[in-house]
Order: sequence, then structure tokens, then C-alpha cells
Amino acid sequence: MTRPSDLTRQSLVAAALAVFAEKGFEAGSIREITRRAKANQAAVTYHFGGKEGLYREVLRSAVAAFEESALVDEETAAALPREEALARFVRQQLVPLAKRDQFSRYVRLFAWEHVSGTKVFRDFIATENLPILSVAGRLVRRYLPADASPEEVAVTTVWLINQPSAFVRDSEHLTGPPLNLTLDQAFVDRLAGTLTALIDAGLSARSARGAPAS
Amino acid sequence: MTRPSDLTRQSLVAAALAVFAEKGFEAGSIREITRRAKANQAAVTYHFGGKEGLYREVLRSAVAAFEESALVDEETAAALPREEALARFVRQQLVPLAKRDQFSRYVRLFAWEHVSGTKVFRDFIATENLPILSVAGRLVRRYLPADASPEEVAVTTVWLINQPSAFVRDSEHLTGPPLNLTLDQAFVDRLAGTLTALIDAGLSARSARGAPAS
DNA sequence: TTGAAATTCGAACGACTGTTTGACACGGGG
DNA sequence: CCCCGTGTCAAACAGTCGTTCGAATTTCAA
Repeated sequence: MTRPSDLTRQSLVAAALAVFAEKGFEAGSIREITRRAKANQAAVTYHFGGKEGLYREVLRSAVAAFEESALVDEETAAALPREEALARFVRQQLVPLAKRDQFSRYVRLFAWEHVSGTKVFRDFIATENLPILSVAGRLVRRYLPADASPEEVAVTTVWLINQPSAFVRDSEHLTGPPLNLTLDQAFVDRLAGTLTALIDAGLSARSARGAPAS
Repeated sequence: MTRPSDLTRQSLVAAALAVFAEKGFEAGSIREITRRAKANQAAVTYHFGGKEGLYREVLRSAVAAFEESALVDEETAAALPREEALARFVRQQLVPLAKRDQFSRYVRLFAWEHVSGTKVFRDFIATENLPILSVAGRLVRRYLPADASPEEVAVTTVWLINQPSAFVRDSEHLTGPPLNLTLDQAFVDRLAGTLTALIDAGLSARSARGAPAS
């Protein structure tokens, strides 16, 4: 099952993940990916049918990595109080600010998609459902009253997902002027705390808000 | 003072604003801009020194349009209760969702910059200060306690600015599956209400939070 | 009206993009 | 041994990009 060509495929997917996480799909070029993977340009078309096919494969592996992540595990998340589940959600999303590992690349990849809207990505979530989206949806439903309209749930879910990605996507907005922040682990912890408090208070207000049958 | 060439300059800036608002700076091409403006490609280099110079000019006109906007007028905003000032800030940012006028293009332009980080934009805010940024900063300071750290103020300001832009930037994320929302005026009003409530509750919690001298 | 400056124009340049081509190397079954 | 399918490779293709060039045109003061 492990053909010799799988090595080329895997290194291409790994390099593509790194490049797409840094620059997004459209700005990431085949030439840079193949250079990092030490593979030929034609290999992308040969193995994946083109740039979009390679990106589809990257998305599939990203989803797989998210699903086996313990932080978003649905059962343990359901057992936690909603504040703690929210805190973990936020902290997970902010990981790439300080670390630069494999997992942070996945987070960055999705952060790009939250703002760019690739055709590949739209087709992707049309068939398979994105774990981060359903996790956020479940989290929102734990806050909103049961009689909240589907539109409010949808809007609030979109809102929740975009909360951390504002900080994740572009670090230079934070480190450069006029903010001049330093992105060490201590800062990420403080940021996660502040962000969690802001979101929790906002959602809790929607939760407490009356609406006891019309 | 109104030389005949000013007509070319103005139509170029207007076309560039439309294109950059739709596609962002890097994806917007000189050829499309000059085609819409019915001008020659070389005119961009001649009048503005290049694509970046044209973009600088667009940013300048965008800032000017913001400054004469009554919604962000500092004096009237300071006279309003902070909840109402916040509500107007949010509503102003959500304008381009329903309407498609000149002002909405400026909002979209800044929404792009919140996520893309053009070099031109960084240099721009390094010299002249962006009105929307200072407005958001003032708004945040009305909520946070006086002894809040500069870092917390900065982080919260960045957070506030990014709240509406998540919805503004890409409409297809909202109208298409899996959300399928309709972006009429009534929806924008409901969204503005929901968003304002979420943000106000979050900020108010930070405000109420003790921290009465360490 | 004349002449110099300002402006416009079509065409081309060089650099980049994703994709395709045709030749080449390898490796096991007939 | 031969052959054929699987991969790999350098090179070229067609397209877009921002910019530049030189000539043609327009503008406007002398």
C-alpha cells in the first residue's frame, strides 16, 4: 500500500501545507512548494491533478489532524462547563501565535479561509463538514437560549469562529507599529484570557436575555 | 487648478477604489482599473508613480471620506452614551453588507487591510493616523477601567475593529451554504443589534471587573 | 500662430503564474 | 531479454502581472 511514489506525495502535501498556511492559497506558488518538497513541478499535476487538487489534499489532512486533536474532542468538551470549553477553543485557536509547529499551520490555514473564500474550500465544506465549524456551533448553542432563531445561531457561530483568527492571521499587525506587541507565550496566555472573557461575557448576555416564549 | 489631466487622475482613483474594495490590493490589477477608468495603463505610472502610489492616493481619499462622515464624528460620539456610540460604530461598519455605494467601498477597503497587511498601508498608518483606529481606541477606553494596561487597550481595540469586518469582507460566506443568509436591510439591522449586544456585554464585563488598585 | 511642455497612447519588456510536453530511468512479469 | 506501466525530470507553453518605451497628441502660454 505504501508505493514509492507516496514519499513524493507526502512531502508535497507537507510543503504545500507550510506554504499555504504562510501565504494563503492563491499567493502560494507551485514553484515554491515543489522547491521545498524537492520535487518536480510536474509532480503536482501528475499526483493531484493540479494546484487545486493538492490544496484539497492539504485540507483533508488538516481536517484529519483536527479530528484527532484532544482539545476539540466533543465528549470531553461536552463534559466541561461552557466557560472552560470556550477557553480551550480560544486557546487552541491562538496556538500559532507563539508556536510554529504542524498544528499551528492547520489553524493558520483555516484562518486564511475565513477571510479569502477559496472555491476549493467552499466545495469542500459543502460535502464534508468542517470540525471546527461544528465545534463552534455546538459551543454557541450551549449559550444561546433554546428558542433562538437559526439565523441568530448561524450569525453567532460565524462571529465566534472569527474571534481568534483576527489575531492569528497576520502577526505583523501586532508586532509592528503602532501596537508593538511581543508575541511570547506569556502574551498569548494573557490574550487568551482577555479574549475568552470578552466572548464569554457577550455570549452569556445573549443567554440571560429573556425571550421566555413570545 | 483643475487641469484637464485631473479628470484622468480622478477617474483612476475612483476605479481603483472600486477594484481594490472588491478584490483587495494585490488581486486588483492595473489592467482592470484602467479599463474601468477608460484610461491607458501607462497613466498609472505617469500620474502616481505606479500601482502602490495609486493605492496610496485611494487610501488618502478614503480617510478623507471617513473624516467627514458624521457617524464617527468625535464630538457627537463623546456626547452619546457609550452603548449608543458603539451601536453607531457597528452599524457604520456593516453598511456595505446591504448597500453598495461609495462609502461602503471605503469600509470594504479597510476590511481588506485588517487581514492582508499591505506594505503601503503600514507606511500609511505610520505617518497619518487612521480615523477608524482612533475612534475604536477612544471607544474602548470608555469601557475599560482607567488603570487598564496599554497592552490590554491595544488588544481590545484590535479586537473591536475586527468585529464587524468578519461579516463585511466576504459576503459569499454568508449567502452561500451552509448558512444561506439573505443580506437585506432587515438582516443587517438584526445583525447590527446582535453584534452590538455581544460586544457591549463583553466590554462591559471588562469594565465592571474589579481591579481597584493592585 | 508657434513652440515647448504636458499628457495620452499602443506596444513591448521582463518576471511571474499553473500547466503541459516529451524524453528518460527504474523494476518486475511475460 | 523484452516490454510496459509507473515516476521523474528539464524545458517549454500560454497566460497575467506591473512597468517602460517612443511616438503621437493635446494643452497652454508666449
